[in-house]
Amino acid sequence: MAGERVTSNDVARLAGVSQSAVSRYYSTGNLVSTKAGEKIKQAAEQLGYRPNVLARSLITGRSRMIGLVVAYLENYFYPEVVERLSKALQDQGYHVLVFISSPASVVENVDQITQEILDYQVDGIVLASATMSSELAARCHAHGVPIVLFNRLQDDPRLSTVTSDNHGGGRKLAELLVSLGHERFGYIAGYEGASTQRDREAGFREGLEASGHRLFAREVGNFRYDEAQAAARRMFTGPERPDAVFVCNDHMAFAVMDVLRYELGLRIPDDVSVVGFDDVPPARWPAYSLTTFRQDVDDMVAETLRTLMESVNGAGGVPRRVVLDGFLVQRATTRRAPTSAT
Amino acid sequence: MAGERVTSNDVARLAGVSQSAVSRYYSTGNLVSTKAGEKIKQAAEQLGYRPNVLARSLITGRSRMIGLVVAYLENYFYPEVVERLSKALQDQGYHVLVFISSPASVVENVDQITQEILDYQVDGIVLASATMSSELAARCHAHGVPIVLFNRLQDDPRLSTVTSDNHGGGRKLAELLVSLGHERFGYIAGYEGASTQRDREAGFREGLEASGHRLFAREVGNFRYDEAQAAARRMFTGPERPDAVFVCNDHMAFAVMDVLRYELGLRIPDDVSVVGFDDVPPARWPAYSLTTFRQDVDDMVAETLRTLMESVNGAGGVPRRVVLDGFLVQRATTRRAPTSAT
DNA sequence: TTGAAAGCGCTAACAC
DNA sequence: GTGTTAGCGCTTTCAA
Repeated sequence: MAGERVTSNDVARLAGVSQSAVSRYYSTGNLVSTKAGEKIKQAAEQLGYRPNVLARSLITGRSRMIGLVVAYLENYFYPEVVERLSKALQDQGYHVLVFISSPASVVENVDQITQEILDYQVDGIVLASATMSSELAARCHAHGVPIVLFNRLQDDPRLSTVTSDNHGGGRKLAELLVSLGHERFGYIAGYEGASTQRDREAGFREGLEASGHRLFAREVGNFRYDEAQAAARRMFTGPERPDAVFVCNDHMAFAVMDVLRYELGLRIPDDVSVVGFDDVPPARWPAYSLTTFRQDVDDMVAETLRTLMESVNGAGGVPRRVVLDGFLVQRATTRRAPTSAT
Repeated sequence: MAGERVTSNDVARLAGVSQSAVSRYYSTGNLVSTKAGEKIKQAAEQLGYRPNVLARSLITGRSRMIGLVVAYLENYFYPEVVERLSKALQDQGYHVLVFISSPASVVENVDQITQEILDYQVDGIVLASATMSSELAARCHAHGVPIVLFNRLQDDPRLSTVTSDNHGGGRKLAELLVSLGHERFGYIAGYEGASTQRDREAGFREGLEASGHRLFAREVGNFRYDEAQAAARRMFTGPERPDAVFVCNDHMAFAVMDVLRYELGLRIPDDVSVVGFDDVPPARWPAYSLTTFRQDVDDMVAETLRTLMESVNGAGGVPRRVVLDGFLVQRATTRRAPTSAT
């Protein structure tokens, strides 16, 4: 039961070298003669020795672990993030310690979880769809642990952020719907506390207003499938309904489409156009074939990684605020542009 | 930059007690007088002290980390697993270190990753949808690190497994389709190396044969959306096509449904009945409303946790092999039972 | 109850 | 190049 721990000492003894030679062999690799290296390698293999990274990190001060706080994997944007980020970090010799925060994204909860993460001496923290208190940001900063907010914006200057152009995306979606000749625009909001929600809505409204239009109806779906269904029911029941709706993310857009089609018998896009945001895999599936604004997970992950590594390795420490471009993906939930016949 | 590490020594000094008193206060909690405890608490708060769990684990031999190897989060069964398992472990004071293995699930790859996990001195390993070599299983066993295979079966007696009744599920689905009056049965297989694939297919065939039927067509989708689409095209193009198809998991079933409906213009269930396996969230969405066999993630996670904790705490060490019941969920992709008129 | 001391497995000066 | 030595921050005997 109590595993037979093989230490560098055991290897040293068997190889007939000092313990520090073994350590050197594994850490720096080259500070040891070819001959000694051979003996160490053989001895280690024979004993099944592998360095204890926890002991190593105690002295180096780096654990090669990155804490990832993620709120809800129900939205299929985030599983992709977890997968890509983990894989990318893995390739660099880092690993992800996962923390699930309560979906409500309460700051206190995130703070408590972040404390726990800090206890593990992680080299960095990625907060996906969550924000933290300023005190905690300060503390992390003091500990020299860089934080990256993924897909969230926050004003604290100590926090790095990686987002896509939510405002611009919202605006482009408005322009698309306007260009298609729509008149009555609905908006189904996400969780009101989220910067993505605010920015997408602001961009959308701005796009409408730029051409003299305005929002006709608004409901809140809180980024949840069920609540988005309820929001759609409220919005589309009654005498006058929107002829186009922007749903704050794809996940909710699927719920809205399902209600429109299967409960209310409306045709998409003939009766209503629907647009979403994210471009998660099901958006491409023919059942939905959703027109949406694409956030590129790979790009976002790459920038997150770069931010992290800059702080971890380099003298870095200067927070970065990256805003990535996205682009419109037109599929089948918006009608084709009307031929410019009068 | 170089974070100001606050140690138990600092706290001890400020509180006017010995370092070991501080340690006792945080580890056992009660081996310290109320008075000393107060002083320690205050000093720690003032300095922002928190114990370094890595240093602790160096001496206790327990890291309170569990390694999780997961192959593909593309199938929405697994994000749920990650979420529930992480949360459940979190509640017990454990945390999940994630490792993404290549989707091919190659044993060598899993072995290498597992080695890396071992380097982190994890207290246990969960392999979700992956298997490992016997040598590695032996090594983990020798190290006293329990392994739980999640949703996979393997013969090695040192490995614990948590699965649902794949064979029984396949059989029940066959019985359902037979009872509905179907005649020509198609099967779209997952990755042939997976025990879930083998067991579900075996159960399905057995169920068919029990009533004198047999498989009419078979294609392989490898658990991937794209490949399942291609498999469906092959299976349903041509003069004679199945009138019912069992797709080895829901994720692929969505792909099959999309092809049937939107490429081939077939009606479900009027022209073809479709059944899946897992009951992932989109199976409930009206766009699919898929008849499927439910694997309860919560139950599976609970059993995984129990297995892990038994080995970690108790004298345990005896591998468990848990097979959970699932149940049929009839939705709209199978036709209603025919009225028993002749 | 409490403190002194040893040591978990490793890295990093420092002399040789 | 190589070994000796001193810790990293903590838990855990052991005496007091």
